[in-house]
Amino acid sequence: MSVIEVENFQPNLAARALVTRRSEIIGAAIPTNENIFFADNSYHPMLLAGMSEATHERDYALLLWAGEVAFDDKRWLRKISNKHLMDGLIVASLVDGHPLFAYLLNLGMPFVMIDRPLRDQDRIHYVTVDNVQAGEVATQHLISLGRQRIAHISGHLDIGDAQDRLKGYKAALQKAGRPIDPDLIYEGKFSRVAGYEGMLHLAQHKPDAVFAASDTVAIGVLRAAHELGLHVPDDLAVIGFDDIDVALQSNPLLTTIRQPVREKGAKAAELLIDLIEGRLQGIQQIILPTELVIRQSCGGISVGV
Amino acid sequence: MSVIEVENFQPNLAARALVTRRSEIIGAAIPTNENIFFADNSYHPMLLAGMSEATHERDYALLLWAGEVAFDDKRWLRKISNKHLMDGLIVASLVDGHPLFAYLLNLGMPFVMIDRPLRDQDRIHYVTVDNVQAGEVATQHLISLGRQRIAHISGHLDIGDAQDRLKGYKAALQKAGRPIDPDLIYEGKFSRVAGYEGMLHLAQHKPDAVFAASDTVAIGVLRAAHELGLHVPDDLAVIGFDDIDVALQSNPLLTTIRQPVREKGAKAAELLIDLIEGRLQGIQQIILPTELVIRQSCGGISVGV
DNA sequence: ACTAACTGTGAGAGCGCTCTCACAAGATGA
DNA sequence: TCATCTTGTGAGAGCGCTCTCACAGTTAGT
Repeated sequence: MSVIEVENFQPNLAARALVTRRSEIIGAAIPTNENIFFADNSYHPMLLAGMSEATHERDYALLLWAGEVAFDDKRWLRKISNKHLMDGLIVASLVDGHPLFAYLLNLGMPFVMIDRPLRDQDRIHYVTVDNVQAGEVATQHLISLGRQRIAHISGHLDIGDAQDRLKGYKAALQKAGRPIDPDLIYEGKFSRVAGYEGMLHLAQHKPDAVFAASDTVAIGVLRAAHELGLHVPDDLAVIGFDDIDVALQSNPLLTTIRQPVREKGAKAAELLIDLIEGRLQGIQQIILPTELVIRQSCGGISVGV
Repeated sequence: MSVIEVENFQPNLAARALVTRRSEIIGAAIPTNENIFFADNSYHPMLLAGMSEATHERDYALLLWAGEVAFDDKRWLRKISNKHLMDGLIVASLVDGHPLFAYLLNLGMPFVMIDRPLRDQDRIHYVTVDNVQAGEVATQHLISLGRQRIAHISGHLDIGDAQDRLKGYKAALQKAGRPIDPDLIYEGKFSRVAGYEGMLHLAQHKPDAVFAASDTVAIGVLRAAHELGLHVPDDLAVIGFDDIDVALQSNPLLTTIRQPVREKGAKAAELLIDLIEGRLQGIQQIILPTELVIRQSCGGISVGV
C-alpha cells in the first residue's frame, strides 16, 4: 500500500476492462438534430449535471454523446453502440423513429431512456414524470382561473413527453366539459422560436391563456405577447413546464409545472448502474413527481424570487 | 469485411487500448465548486457543445468531469488524472491554486486549459481570448458614450480571464486620463447573484455605467437596477461579456463583448488531439478574437433580435 | 499428536487486440 | 534463368490486469 502511494501507481483500466468486461463507463446520449441542445435551454445541461453527479458518486465515468447528429451517421451509431466502450447508456430526448432505438434494442447493452418511449414500452427502462397528469394540472389551473380560450403549444410530438402533455391538456378540458378546439392547439417544438411563432399563429384565434410545453417555449410566447401588445397575465395567462432558471428571469415571473430535472438525470444514472451490476431485475420505469409553481404569469397569487 | 458487416463485429476497445496505449478518449473537466455550472449560465454548456462536436469529428470520445467537486476529493483527483483512462484532458475555469493543476503538471498527461492560467504560463497549452484588450474595448465604449463614473463588477479573480478583464478596464480608464476609483470596482464572481449584489453595493457610489465581467453578471445588474429604480440605459449603461443567449433575452437587450465560446471548446479539443497524436510540437497558446456587439443596454445604436 | 479447516502467497492462464517477423508467392530487372 | 524487390499471409509474443488453483503455513478441534 505504501509503495502504491509513493510510486503513485495507477492501475491500467484498459487491462482491467479487458478481463472484467466492464469499463465502468456509462454514456449519455442526447441525439437531437434540433438546436434545442445547449442553445437557449438549461433543461439538458441540468439533466447532465444530475447524471454527472450520480455517475461519479458511484465511481463510474460519464461519456458524453451530444450535439447535432445526422440520423444516418453510421460512424456515430457504431461508436455509441460499442458495448466494449460503455457498460450502458442513458438516452435523453430520443425522437421516435431514430435508428439508435432499434440498434440498442437488439444490441443487448443495457440502456435507460429519459422520457417515455413511444414503442416497445414494456421492454424499455425509463425515468420520467407523469406528463399526462401534469398537463392536466396545468390546464386545470388555467380553467380554475376562469380562462375561457385556453391554447396549447406542444413540444415535438415525436417525443413521448410532448404527446403526454397534450393528452393531459385535452383531458382537463374534457373533464371540465369544454370543447377541444384544434385551432387552439399548435404543434411546436421545445424551443423559444417555436413558442414565439406558435403564439403569433394562435393570436388570430384570440386565446386568453396558453399552456406552453416547456419554459423555453413559454419565453417565446411571452416575447410574442409583448410584441402583440398583449398584457400578461391580464390579457393572456401563460403557464410553462420544467421550472428551469429562465422561469425566474422572465418578466413577469413564470407560473410553471416544476419537474425535478436534475433528479431525473441522477435517477437514470443510478438505475442504469444498478442494472449493469445486476442489482435490479425486470423492467424499471420510474415516475417522478411534479409540482405546480404559481408565480405571476397567470395572475392569482404572486410568489417572489 | 462482409463477415464484419454480417456478424456486426465490434472491436474490443479495451484490448486495443491495452496494446496501443491510447484509449481515444479525452476528458473535459470543469472543476468548479461554485454553482456557476449549468445553473443560470449557458457558457459552460456552449463550451461543452463545441468540445463534443470537435471530439466526435476526430473520432474520439469525450468524458465529462463536471459538477461541484470538493477541492480535496482524492477519489476524483485520482480518477481524473488516470492517464490509462484518457489520452488527455481539457480543463475549463480552473481556479488558481486548485490541486488538479499540480497533479496534471507532473503527471505527463497532455492537457489544455481554457482560460489563461495564472502560473507556469510558459508550460501550459491554453486557448482563450484577449481578455485585456476586450475589457479595454468594453470600457472604451462606455467612455466614448460620455459616461463619467464607470464601474466594474469582476469575475472570480482567481481565474485569469477575470483578472485580465479588470486589467483591461483599468487600462482603458488610464488611457483616457481617468482616475481609477476603487469604490467603483466590485470583486464578484461569474454569477447572476454576484452581479445583483455587486450593483446594490455599487449604487451608493452612483455609477452611470457598469462593465460586467459576464452576461450572467450583467443580468444580475439589470435586475438590481430595476429594483433601484434606475433606468437602463438612461441612468445606467450596462455592458456584458460573452454574448450568450441571455444577452438576447434580457430587457433591454444587452450590449456585450462577444467571444466565440463554442469555438473555444472546439479549438481546445482539436489542439489536445493534435498534441496527443504528436502532430504538434511546443507549447500552444491560442487567442481567439472578440467583438463588440452593440444592442440597447448602453444606449446608442439599437440592433434587433 | 494427528487431522481438518482456514488464511495467505505465488504461479500461470487468458482476456482480444496490435505489431513484428518469418516465410511464401508473385512481380521486376539484369 | 537467377537474383532482387514487392506484396501477402500466418504464427507468436506481449500489453497489464483478474481469477483460479495449488501449495505452504497457521489455527482449531478431537
